[in-house]
Amino acid sequence: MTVRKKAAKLRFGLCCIFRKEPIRFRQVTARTLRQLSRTAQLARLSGICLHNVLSLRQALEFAADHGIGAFRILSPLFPRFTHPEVGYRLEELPDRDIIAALCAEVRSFRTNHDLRLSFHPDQFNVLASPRPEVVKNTIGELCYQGMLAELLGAEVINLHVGGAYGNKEEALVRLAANLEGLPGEVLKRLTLENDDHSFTPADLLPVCEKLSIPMVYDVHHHRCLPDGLSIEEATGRTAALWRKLGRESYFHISSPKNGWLDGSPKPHADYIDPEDFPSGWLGLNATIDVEAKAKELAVIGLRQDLGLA
DNA sequence: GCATGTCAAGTTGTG
DNA sequence: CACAACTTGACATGC
Repeated sequence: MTVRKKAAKLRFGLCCIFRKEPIRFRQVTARTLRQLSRTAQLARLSGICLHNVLSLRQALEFAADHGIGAFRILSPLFPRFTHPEVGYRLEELPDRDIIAALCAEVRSFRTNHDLRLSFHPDQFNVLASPRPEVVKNTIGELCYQGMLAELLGAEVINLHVGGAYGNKEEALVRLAANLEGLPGEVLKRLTLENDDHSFTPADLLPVCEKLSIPMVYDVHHHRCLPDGLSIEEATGRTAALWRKLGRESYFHISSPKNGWLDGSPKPHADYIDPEDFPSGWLGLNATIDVEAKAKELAVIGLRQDLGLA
């Protein structure tokens, strides 16, 4: 009997939309919806949700055909779902049955092609906020994404901590307390990501390790906001935590639009400079979301540049 | 058609 | 103190 070390397998993820491929997601604003009767609102929303689930299916087919192993689903897949005035439930949409059937198709496609799906709630979602209203709205949005994740077979809902309010430790205590209010379908998918202005890997890893919440390690944010941990250390602790929880690690990569020396490095470039790809990541079993403006072209380009295509 | 301002939501840092 | 940035474009309006 031969014992072989399991080969490292990196998968690369596309974020939300396409640059060149004609796959588009539709939107509608609350302002527009407000001008319509409730019936007309639901008809409009139903058509858009249907369109977007069809586009999602196309997106996953494209990914499977092009060696892209993960896809981040845009938050407004069902636009304005949790809006206080024009929000709605799936059951209210005229096309609910076909939408649900298409979601089930996406879910089996994801399984059959071993694609990893994630969500990344917007910046207004702040579980650490001292304002109850903000936390309440955040939980509402997370429940919506949890529902979609169940329907579509998504594994990760990746959140930023958001505000520090001058005291990061207290903010993290509030965040931990507010986790209690989350339903299981959200909590089991929740991850925390280091950002580029407040919360570093050194801030988050102890909390994540204690609460058994995996951390998504964004190396670009870490380079913009260093904390004394090396990239290798942050990578190692992130990977160890995911491994302990029996799951595949998750990382983010981007390159600075204007280089590392000219102005702020925070804005994202069209493509990933392979020099920015941590060499230590090449030996991992992990998912790497590529945050680059050229979208699918950047994912495909990076795999080629690394000799993995 | 095409150009332009707007879009629910929070927080931080910059000019 | 106003405003851009953040995962970002797409929509709605007016010419």
